[in-house]
Amino acid sequence: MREDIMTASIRVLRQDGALRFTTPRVAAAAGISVGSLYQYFPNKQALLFALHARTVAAAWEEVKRILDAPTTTPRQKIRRMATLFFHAESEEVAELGSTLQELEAFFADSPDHRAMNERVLRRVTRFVRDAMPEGTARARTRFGAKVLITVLDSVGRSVAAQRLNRRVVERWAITSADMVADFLDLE
Amino acid sequence: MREDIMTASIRVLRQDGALRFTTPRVAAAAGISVGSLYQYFPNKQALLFALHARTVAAAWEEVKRILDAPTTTPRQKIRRMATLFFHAESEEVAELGSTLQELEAFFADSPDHRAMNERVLRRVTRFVRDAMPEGTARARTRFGAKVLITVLDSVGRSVAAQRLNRRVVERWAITSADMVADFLDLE
Amino acid sequence: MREDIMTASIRVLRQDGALRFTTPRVAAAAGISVGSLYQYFPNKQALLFALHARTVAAAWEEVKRILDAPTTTPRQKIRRMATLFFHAESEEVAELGSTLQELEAFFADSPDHRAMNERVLRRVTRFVRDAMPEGTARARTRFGAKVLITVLDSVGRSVAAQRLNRRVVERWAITSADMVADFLDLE
Amino acid sequence: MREDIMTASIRVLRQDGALRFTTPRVAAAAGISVGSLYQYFPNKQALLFALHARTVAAAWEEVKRILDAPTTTPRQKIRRMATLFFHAESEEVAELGSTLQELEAFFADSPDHRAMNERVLRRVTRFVRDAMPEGTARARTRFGAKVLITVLDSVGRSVAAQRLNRRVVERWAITSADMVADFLDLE
DNA sequence: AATGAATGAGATTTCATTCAT
DNA sequence: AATGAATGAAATCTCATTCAT
Repeated sequence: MREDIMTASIRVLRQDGALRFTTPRVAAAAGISVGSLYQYFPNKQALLFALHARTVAAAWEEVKRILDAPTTTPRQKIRRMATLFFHAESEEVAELGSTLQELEAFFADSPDHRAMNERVLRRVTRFVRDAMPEGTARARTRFGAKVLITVLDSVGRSVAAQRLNRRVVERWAITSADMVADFLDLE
Repeated sequence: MREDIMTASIRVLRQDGALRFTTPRVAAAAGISVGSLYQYFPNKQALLFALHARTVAAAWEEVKRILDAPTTTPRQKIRRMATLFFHAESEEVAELGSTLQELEAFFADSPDHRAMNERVLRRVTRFVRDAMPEGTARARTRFGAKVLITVLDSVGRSVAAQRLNRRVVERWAITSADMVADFLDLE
Repeated sequence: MREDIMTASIRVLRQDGALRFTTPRVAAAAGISVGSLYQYFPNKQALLFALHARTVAAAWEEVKRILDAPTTTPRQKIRRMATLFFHAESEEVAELGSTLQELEAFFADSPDHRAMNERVLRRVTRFVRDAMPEGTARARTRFGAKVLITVLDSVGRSVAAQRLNRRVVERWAITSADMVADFLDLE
Repeated sequence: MREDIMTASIRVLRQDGALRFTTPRVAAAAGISVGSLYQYFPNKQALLFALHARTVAAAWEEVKRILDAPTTTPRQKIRRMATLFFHAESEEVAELGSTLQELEAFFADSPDHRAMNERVLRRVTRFVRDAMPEGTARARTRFGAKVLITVLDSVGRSVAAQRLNRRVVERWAITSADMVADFLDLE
């Protein structure tokens, strides 16, 4: 049921926009009453929080899967992540758009959120360290990982917001991936 | 007077946040009555629209100035644009935050907005064409210009949202600029 | 089971306050489901009604016990009643506070409530008649009994609301008792 | 206008009871919209607070006038205060009833409220000191003043709640006044 | 042109009560 | 009998917008 509500939430965000993301609308979209919604989420913020957490967790699983794949080259992995982000963004996060982004300031303080971010950053840093030529400075790797994440995430969001068609989105994904891969000196 | 109201608007956004960006508050900040505000802007959306347009126009002026400078290298110019975007974002646009961003979907349809975007894109495309090695394909230049703009804009916004200190923001700006410059094969 | 629910109700009132005296809360406190609660009390008002009745009945038992005691003087009895009221109020009724008091207007109409009140009044009137000097007018005794009850009850409530410590409450009780005893010309 | 709203509030409390003292109801009673109500009082609590303050302030003025009167005896003054309280209570405060009483816990913390209470207590203590036989202990006078205030206030409220007719209320007032006057050893 | 009180739809949230299981 | 998810009316509060002055 929480699942149902979250799905309905995404639908509302997508169709009505963040400004009209209201509890009655979500309830209606989920086919339940407002009262019921409040039996599954204590307040609107909690719903947004859960939405955000779910999105981030799902992305994290995918990223792990991609980075752990044994046979692909680093550049391949970045491309796959880019594809994931650029399309995922267009589907889920983008809709949350400003609403979520507005709340990300809040989220930033939550220990769960910080922990997840740090986990992601560490995993990506390890990936970058392993992929970069030997002898690259430690600090550079961590910053490089941040750049990788930030570019894929923020450019992905921006491209998603334009609602381009799949092929064009794919071109953006590959281009961005390669740009970052070059920046990191990966072959 | 429109100018006064817009300045007051920025002040309200910066101090009170997007959620408290209400017409009474803006009117108070501008030292006028709500009624008067509505004599200069037919509704809230129009005010936001104007705010957005002004911000974009101001950035456009700066970008022109940078691109028209005769003595600097292309890479220098990109760095300057990056610096402009990353800091401007932290100061102006960031405050507008979700409110403006949310509305960008709306704006996208406006002829004025499309025209301005096209103007920017053309100017940047010319810059890229002139800076890239001879013989680069036409389509590549236009897409390259889009990448340039999108990366600086979206990564800039993302970095701005984190409210890092000036030095760190500057590092991000230069790093991003160089990454794009490399991507565009500029020396 | 009705007993269990009422006990739980008092617990909720005491711990959560009158404003959070909600049926789900009471059910939870009683370790049952809301549905079950509604099998023992047709609605919330009935529960409050029962609560009130029980409190009054309990007080009535105590009052009877005190008044029926053979060896104590009238003044002693009034002091004991005062002590009973002032402390009982601080413990039970005070928590019920506004909720119950608000409903007393409702209750006032109920035959049960009227009957109980009349019963109390008659018993106290008899006590006053027996204690006062011979020859006091009939009407005066009945009014005197009302004064006795009203002062102990209302001043008791008022003192209870201030949540003073035991010793101070006791001082108020004895003072009030003596004031009324003097008023009634009891030695 | 604030005045209008407060008058309407009293009307609502009297007619509909504290439980139905809602902002839409008050607004309707005042012949305005909810929005307007909120332009004069930032929230419901503020309205209740103002109501309470007004009532207390008015009572205070009357009490001062009574106590400052040069020619009447102390007992006369207490009778007048009683009359004031018992009738005032039936008209204003009683209606506020539990709603206000519920909030008095809140109010108790407000400096204004504490100050007013202390002011009243001091003035009444002075009155008691002047009226009591020479040589009465200091502490006794202050406590006596508290008893005087508490009895008139709480018994007044209780009597008011019963909506008796004027003559009966007057009898209660005089009886209570005399009881307290005797208690204080005033002739 | 300027004012700002008035409006009222609509948002968030709570909770007494019902009813299918 | 017991359950507890579902309901939806109703409460508090906000704010874009209007309009008489």
